[in-house]
Amino acid sequence: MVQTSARLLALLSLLQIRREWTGQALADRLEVGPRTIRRDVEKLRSLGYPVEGAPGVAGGYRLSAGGELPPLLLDDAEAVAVAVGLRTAASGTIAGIEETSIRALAKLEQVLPSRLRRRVSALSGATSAFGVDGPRIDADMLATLAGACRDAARLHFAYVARDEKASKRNTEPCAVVYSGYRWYLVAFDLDREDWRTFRIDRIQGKVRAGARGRRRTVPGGDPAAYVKGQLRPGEAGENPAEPGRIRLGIPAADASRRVPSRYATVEPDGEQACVVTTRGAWSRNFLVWTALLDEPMEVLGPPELAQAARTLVSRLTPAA
Amino acid sequence: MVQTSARLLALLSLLQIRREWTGQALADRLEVGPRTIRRDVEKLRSLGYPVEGAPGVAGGYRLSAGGELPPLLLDDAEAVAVAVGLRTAASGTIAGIEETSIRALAKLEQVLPSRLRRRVSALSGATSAFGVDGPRIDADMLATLAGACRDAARLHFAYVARDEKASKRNTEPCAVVYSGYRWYLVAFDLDREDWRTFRIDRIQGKVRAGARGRRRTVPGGDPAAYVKGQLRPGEAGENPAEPGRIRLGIPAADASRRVPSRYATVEPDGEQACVVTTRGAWSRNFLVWTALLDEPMEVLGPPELAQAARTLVSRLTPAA
DNA sequence: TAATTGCGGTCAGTTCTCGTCCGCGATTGA
DNA sequence: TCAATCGCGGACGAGAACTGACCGCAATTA
Repeated sequence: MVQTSARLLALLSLLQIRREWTGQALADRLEVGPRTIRRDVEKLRSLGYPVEGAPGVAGGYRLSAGGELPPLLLDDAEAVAVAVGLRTAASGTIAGIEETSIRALAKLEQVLPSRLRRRVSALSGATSAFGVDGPRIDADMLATLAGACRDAARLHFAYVARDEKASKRNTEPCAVVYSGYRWYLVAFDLDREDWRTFRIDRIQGKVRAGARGRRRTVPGGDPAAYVKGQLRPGEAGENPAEPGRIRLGIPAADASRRVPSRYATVEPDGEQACVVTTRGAWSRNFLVWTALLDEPMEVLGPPELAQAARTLVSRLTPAA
Repeated sequence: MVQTSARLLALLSLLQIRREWTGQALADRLEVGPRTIRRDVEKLRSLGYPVEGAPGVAGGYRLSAGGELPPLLLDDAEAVAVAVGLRTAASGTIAGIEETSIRALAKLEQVLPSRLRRRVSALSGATSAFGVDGPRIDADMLATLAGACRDAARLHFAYVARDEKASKRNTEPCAVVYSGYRWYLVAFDLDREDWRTFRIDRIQGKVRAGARGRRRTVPGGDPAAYVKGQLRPGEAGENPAEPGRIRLGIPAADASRRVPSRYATVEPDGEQACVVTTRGAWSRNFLVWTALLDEPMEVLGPPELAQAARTLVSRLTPAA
């Protein structure tokens, strides 16, 4: 019966909206008898969703955390928030989850009603406001590409290669990969009959998704490793992979409270100073973020970081 | 039957994982006959989920965007990405959706398995790396508070008031509000028998959620308006509400491509220059973000922004 | 102690499920 | 143009599940 399944879903939804429900309240809401509610709860439990029940006058049902994530039932505003949040995460704000974010975003955007899609794109104009530096990629395009990889849909797009030559590409995509600095598309080029790695910021205009193609596996099986192997040495390091080091004039204990531990490490340097080292490559943001701490500081290396500081000073001095 | 509902959910999940499925493939996967799949699809459609079917040799079923959002079935990694993204969004990176993000986060965290929760907190150490300035609030606490508001659960916590006096509070919470700069908790103080607005960054230590209390509505009905009324004039403007204005030495057309339109407006100032004005209050991030464009610039106002630029220069000059 | 609330067994009537048959129509590619 | 593929949906019948109504029990709170 459709009713039964729908009610189960509605029940799950209600339990996510509010924590505590009495059986009677649920029964009224779903317009069935209380006994049916008890049976539905039993069904949810047998499906693995941990619905807890507490007897007594302050009792009721609640959905708690279990071994598996139940289907999330979001309202409109929440869905928009999730989409916007995923875009931010994908844009490199948080290290290490860019690709997963894009995957989740592709999943969400596939079913996102268009009225919500408009709100998302309106809001995420702000997304990149203070993002990391590095090339800006349209999150929509990333989601499209990731969706095409998932669906094994062919992709047609215009591409400008490293040597500035433009070409039209017909491809069967395999994966979208983030190097920590740039986004790449790994795809089988149907015209050239070979694998190619495309820098996504070099894709021009709209990407057209075509008919379903073959599901391809990149040589070696690991797209990330493939991209890494394809990159010319040093290319991945256009943003040099060298960590940045800055000496701060505050005790290490104070600094470690203010420095995000995932992003950088703090080591003491005497009683009243410490050295902050980025875990990954240095970036200009590391510099300004440190400067915004508004404490005495000194760039230890690499030289490019000091150069970046001088450039920033030369921009800011006449400005003020 | 439990089986039927579970299969419907599984079907929805499969359709979200990949775009195109033939009926036979679904039947094999779910271990039922093809006819049952057709009937299940019919059920999904009658529930409002737009499952499209295409006949022919390249046909199959796919889930498309409809009027309503279907339940999202996320795998572990995706759930973590969503949680991390929501934390970022809540921390003020994107203007206007902080409160919704916290609501969605509270919903997600309620059912998030603990193994995933650990991964989320590990990852979101980096969340605030380059966030807006303004006080840092633990996203966990925000989610707890928002959850308590939703569930009408009493809250007990230690609070340090503006005059530095510490006290223990027993409250029935109503809403969590973001002013654009700070987070506030609107709650009914059970001991003082009146409404109070708590600055969340002044709440000390752990918050304990207690028994279910009355569901309260703040006087006036609009928590945001209530907080606004409670704030002393000027308090909301500790981060002054005055917009920042910076003159850039590039044509307006170029600038508007590089300036997020939601965050700031661009007006031409002659042929070769333009003026960028923040939509909301200025912040130090506006300054450094503009500086990172690496173009000639000049701070037009307010004076505090120019002062911030000088401070930054004075920190950076000895550093390099 | 009394009230509230969840838990679960039983029963009977109704309803739905599911596989198997069937033919139809649309689409694609040889 | 033809054949293969695939979605669509009606009909049938045995079996199973659903629902509400009743029952008593146990736990919790005031």
